[in-house]
Amino acid sequence: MELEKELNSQQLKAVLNSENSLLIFAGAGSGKTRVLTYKIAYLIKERGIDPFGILAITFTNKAASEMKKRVIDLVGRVGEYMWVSTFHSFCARLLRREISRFGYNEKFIIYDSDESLKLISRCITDTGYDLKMVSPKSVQETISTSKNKLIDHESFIKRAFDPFEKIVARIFPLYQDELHKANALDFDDLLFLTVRLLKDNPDVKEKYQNQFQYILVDEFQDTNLVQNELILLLYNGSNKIFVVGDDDQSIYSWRGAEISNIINFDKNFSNTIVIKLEQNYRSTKFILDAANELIKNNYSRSKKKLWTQSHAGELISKFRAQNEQEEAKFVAKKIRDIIAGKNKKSFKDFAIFYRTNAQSRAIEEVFIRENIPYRIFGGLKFYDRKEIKDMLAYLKLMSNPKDIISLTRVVNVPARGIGNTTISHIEKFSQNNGITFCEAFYDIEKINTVSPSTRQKIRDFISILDNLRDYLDNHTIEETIEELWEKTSYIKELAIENTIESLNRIDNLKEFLTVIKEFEESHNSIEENAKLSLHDFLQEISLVSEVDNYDEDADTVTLMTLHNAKGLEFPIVFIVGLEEGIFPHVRSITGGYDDVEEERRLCYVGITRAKEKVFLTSSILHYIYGDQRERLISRFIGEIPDELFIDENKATSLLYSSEETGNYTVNKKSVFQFSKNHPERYSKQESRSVDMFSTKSKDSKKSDNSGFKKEKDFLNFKVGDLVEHKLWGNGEILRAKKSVDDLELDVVFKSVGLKKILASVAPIKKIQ
DNA sequence: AAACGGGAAGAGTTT
DNA sequence: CTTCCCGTTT
Repeated sequence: MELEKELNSQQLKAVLNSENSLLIFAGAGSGKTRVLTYKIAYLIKERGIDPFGILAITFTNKAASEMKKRVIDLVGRVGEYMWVSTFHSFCARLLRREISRFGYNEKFIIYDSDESLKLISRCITDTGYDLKMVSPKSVQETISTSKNKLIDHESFIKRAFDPFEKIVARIFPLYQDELHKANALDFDDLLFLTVRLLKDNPDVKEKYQNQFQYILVDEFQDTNLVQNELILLLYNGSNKIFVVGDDDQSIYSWRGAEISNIINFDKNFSNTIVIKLEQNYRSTKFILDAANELIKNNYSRSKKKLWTQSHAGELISKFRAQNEQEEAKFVAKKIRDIIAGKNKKSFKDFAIFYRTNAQSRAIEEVFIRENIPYRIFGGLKFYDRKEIKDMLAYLKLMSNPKDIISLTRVVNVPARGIGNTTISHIEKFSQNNGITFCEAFYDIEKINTVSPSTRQKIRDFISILDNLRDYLDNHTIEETIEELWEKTSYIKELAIENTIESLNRIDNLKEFLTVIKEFEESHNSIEENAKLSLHDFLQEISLVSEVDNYDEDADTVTLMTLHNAKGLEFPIVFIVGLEEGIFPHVRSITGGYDDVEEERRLCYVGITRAKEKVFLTSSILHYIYGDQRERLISRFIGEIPDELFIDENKATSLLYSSEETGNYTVNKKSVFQFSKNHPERYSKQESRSVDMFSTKSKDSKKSDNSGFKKEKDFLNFKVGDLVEHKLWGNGEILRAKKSVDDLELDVVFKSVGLKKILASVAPIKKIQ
């Protein structure tokens, strides 16, 4: 290990310093993974730290296993004893050992958001509310936020003030109770209970404080209150803390991430120093310039500037399409062109990022038609598919018979004559007798409101489960699944259905089997603790994210949301849908200023993923709820100086002139032409508040003699007019809205993009 | 009990 | 345009 050769001076400092609590400000692409890896290797090899005493928290499981692998490459197999995982996996692992203190069984299962939502819905109904009046989603959100602030249901009740909170105050305790009865935890409980465990049990706390001599946390800017609390509990002042973060890449405030965790770092830990990594090794200069220029527009951020020694590289590109299809086609065409070029690029060098999962569809459709191989991350995840969830429900039920959500999910899947009537009879019986639904279900003989024939069906179902449980004792999970298919006729029913959809489901199930097989194999070989139990398998499945399954060897284009893109890098990056209302998202625009700043950081994250080339695309028309609406170009495009852009609308010679778009040709005037053909589209705009902005001063009211607007003729501006602005040059009016005695205009300028201005004060004139 | 159809609501990002 | 829920029919 030749640290001096491998690291720059700041990186080296971060690796070698073992005296202080360290806060590393690591800009995008500044080699923080490298620093983390070398740091750990250095600790083990040079400082003689026991790997078992090292805790490293990463943002994804994939990052965790990668880091582990790299460390093992450097230090050998002793590295396997490190604790490297996400917060959630760490907590699950800890609770596995200690949860009995809370009256849970160590075989607890983890409910994903869907399952938790179902349980919440049950609780709402049980409390006597109507699901239409009390939205399960809002309740779930409120409970989740509460747990993430370390407020349990008892404290919540005390501080519930508004009517909605009062309602949640009734549901929250019930929900916790139901979770407990089902021996289940939701995602937030994992963190919440771990914190409580350490708080309430000094002996446990001390045990882990002593074990973890070094605590390293990656992506610290995205930690929330509970997570910070957890770290603080593990810290006793004599062990060491090392965190890495970048405030410009903080994109999870909606999930409770607290930037104050960074700000208060020096108060929370002793003897702190800050090290900044500002040299970027990933991107070419133009890309970095664009990212820097963009992020400069954020008010709240610490001062820093990424720099690079890299060559200028290629300018970034922008393209404004007519609609989503054309936008997707542009992406496809560019990919094809670049691959055909001499830079020897293949599909896996490309990534396409978007703001919302739904946006992947347009791209997908075009890629299928044009035969471009791709993989989508997020959206409808593999494990979210009905058939897979059914399998997991069966498995969960085998592992934990108290799992009411899984039981109700599969009790009649495939249909076996145990329908809603029966379920509500059991429900009623359990309520009347003060027992849980599951208890009533397994004791079906006592419920004589259920007909004998139905009771027989339930007995059959229960014995299927029992038999599968026995079967698992001397078979692998894979074999047990096959047995499950056999005994429930699950596959058979799908085959009989014989639709494209059902056959597709069979394929997915076979893939599921492969996943399980690989899982079992890999775990048996790597980990010594021999036989992987079903329970371990389920825990891991609950906590994997889609990105964890990313396989960099497959030669396909990658499609994912910008949030998922964090921590990854690609030679060529497309960000699509750069439109006001999409990115930045409407909900951020109508929210506070902070929200738009977070969107901007998200865009920054996207751009800085690219090593060689960035494309920012948008389209004029966009479908929402099956309704086509026009969209203004995103402000983020306007915030990046024009000198850094290649305008593909000009540069590309008419890619898409023909079929769908009629006479439409792509050139620099595309925006203008469109609105002239469809002026009526702009008239149905509702009133929107005008984000005031500051050209109104000086020379506005007094007309100077340059011809820029005077007196009352400003009322003559209308949608579609081409105008010249004193500072920004030519633009086109996209919207005009009368206010009391003025005209609010949305104008797209060639130089700066979209601006909102008041006709009476802005220095603009009409161009003939 | 299951299948079908009409109507309403809905998609912001995730462990 | 989708998905989900509910009421109706078989």
